[in-house]
Amino acid sequence: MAKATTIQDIAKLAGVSKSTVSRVMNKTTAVHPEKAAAVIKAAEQLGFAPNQFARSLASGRSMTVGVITQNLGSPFYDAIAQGVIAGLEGTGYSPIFADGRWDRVVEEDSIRSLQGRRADGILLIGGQLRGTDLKALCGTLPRVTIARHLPSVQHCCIYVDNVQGGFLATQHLIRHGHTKIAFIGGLHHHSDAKDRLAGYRKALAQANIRFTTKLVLEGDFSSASGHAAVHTLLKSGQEFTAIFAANDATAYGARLALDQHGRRVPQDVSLVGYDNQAESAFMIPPLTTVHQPAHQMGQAAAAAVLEKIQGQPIKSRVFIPELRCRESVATRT
Amino acid sequence: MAKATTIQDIAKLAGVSKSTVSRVMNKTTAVHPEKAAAVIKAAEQLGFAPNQFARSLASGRSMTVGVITQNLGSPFYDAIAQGVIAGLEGTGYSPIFADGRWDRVVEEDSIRSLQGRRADGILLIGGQLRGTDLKALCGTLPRVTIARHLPSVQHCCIYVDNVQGGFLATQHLIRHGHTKIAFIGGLHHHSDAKDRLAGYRKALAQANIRFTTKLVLEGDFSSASGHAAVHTLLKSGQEFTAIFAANDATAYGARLALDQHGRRVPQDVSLVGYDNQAESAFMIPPLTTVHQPAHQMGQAAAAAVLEKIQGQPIKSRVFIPELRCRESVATRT
DNA sequence: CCTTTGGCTGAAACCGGTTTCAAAATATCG
DNA sequence: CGATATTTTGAAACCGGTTTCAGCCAAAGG
Repeated sequence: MAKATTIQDIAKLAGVSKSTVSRVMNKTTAVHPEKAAAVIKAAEQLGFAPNQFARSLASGRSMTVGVITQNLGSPFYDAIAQGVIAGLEGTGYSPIFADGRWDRVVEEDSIRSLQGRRADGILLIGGQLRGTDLKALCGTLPRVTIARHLPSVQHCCIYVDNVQGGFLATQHLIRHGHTKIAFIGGLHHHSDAKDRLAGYRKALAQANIRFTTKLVLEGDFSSASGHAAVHTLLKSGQEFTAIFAANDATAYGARLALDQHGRRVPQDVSLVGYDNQAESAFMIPPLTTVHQPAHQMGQAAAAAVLEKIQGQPIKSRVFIPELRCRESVATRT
Repeated sequence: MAKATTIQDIAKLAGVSKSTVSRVMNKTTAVHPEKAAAVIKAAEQLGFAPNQFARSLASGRSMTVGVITQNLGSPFYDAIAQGVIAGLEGTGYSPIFADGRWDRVVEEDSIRSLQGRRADGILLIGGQLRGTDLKALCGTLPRVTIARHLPSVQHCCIYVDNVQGGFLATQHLIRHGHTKIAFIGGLHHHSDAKDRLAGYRKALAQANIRFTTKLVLEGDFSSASGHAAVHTLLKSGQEFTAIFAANDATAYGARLALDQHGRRVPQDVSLVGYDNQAESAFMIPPLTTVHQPAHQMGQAAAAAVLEKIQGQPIKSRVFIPELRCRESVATRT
């Protein structure tokens, strides 16, 4: 680069000291209008863009919030990230992303790297680290966790009630006369999957339907795992008239496997997903699923961390999932 | 924040000067092993994370590359971003994202903001700005454009041959006996869509099939637009036995509309998409589509911009799309 | 044994801003 | 009109690193 123009260059051109230039740029103190005009003119003339590093170094604030993602690929997490971006828009703060890859060690590195970049706050989308680790790592650095609930009181979490989501989906099927409902879960150490299963069991219990592990299949949130799970289920000979999949991707795989075995949806088997992914409305048939306000959560989290940076106390917030009824569920006759 | 530990604290604890600490951290000069060990121990003890701002300010390099995205939501662009992240992994450089939102003004702001953050290089995923604007804006700052081809020779572009992709898809349908092939395009000012249409026309011409605008429908890359386009097409009474959609999302919408009108895929209508989105393999039937090596492109671009930062000359690179044959295309009898 | 060479090391300058402080300029007031 | 209060302003310190430069010291050479 040729050589960026500095505050000093402007000072010289405008015939003032660099202190004055700084004051004009930040409007921290009134300066003589005439001089201010000269400074602004000089700045425009030279195409001045302040060096953020120098600025942050001197002021101690970076005007950035670190966002730790796990896998941008997932529609749900991606929507949250979009919400965060939207929530930061126009606040003067910029997001800076770091990938945690669902790995405790990588996540720790990412946080450290964000600290090196002197982020003013941290937003964790999902993640592996325990609350105490986080506390030790971040100290008093404002932080907010999204899409994950940590029991610690001091820790602010913006999350969805997955038990309720699982309950809603299962109850919907039960209300349509289904009693033999299979559940294709996610990774069993993943709390979202566990909570959705808990909701499933709760709905069953409430309707006095006996729970059996034979109808619970292991998955990993991928379409392939949904596909495989249905194969396994059909091979097992276990009867079922409906499937609740832990996410939409799993439901897609399940749907295909059902089709390949000649089971029609929803006439033979009803299907409910989770996430309300964009594609779900265009499945055949359009998929009934549980909607999570991912975008709003991201926005809320951005607002929360900003408040915390300003020293205001903030509290955790639970979002309630909603059922989106489409055509993949039929009444059992 | 309590007060971050600095290089000075370490120097005091280890009983050396801060110059020496800096040398140990960066391995720029050999230091006495004993002292080096003391420094390292002190650093660990204090949980030292170097202040990136001070470091960048002093060295003039920020060790970041700015990535301008347009909409992370899209699977294609998202895969590219993932590739960029992967390509930067372990190089010491971190990506810093800024959203251009397919808006010329926002994009310009984003570039300016990245310059303020003193990015060492810039990666543009898609975008609106013309080559000359970019040149004026970035000056000699190393930059690479991804998924977009700018005619300027000096500008390095990593892109896919969309004409070839459109050609492949259409040729595939022609080889299966189809002659009445509809094309559902994207936004008509979007070059990707235009190129795919050009490929479609090229394949038609090569097979001596007359091109008619009656079989070309306007879309916007969304499922809803694909859905609407098929409605329009069916209402128009125009005969067709196959559809080539400008992307997979559009194909999903088209597929649903066909189903709702009782047209079976592929028995009545064959369908080809574009992007090879993850969900496509699990559609009913699994969608034949054009695969773009998005991840590799991202990685290649990251490598390219790094080389350019190191002062090496780099050149543009075209990637070739590949057809992924699945079950949505049938032979016309 | 004295000089030369070369390896380590610390002091100090520097990167480009912000912020404190005191001086200068201007305004207010009795 | 002189004294005091108030507003502007520039000099200089500072943020936390990197890098230059000169000096110290030990090993090598004459």
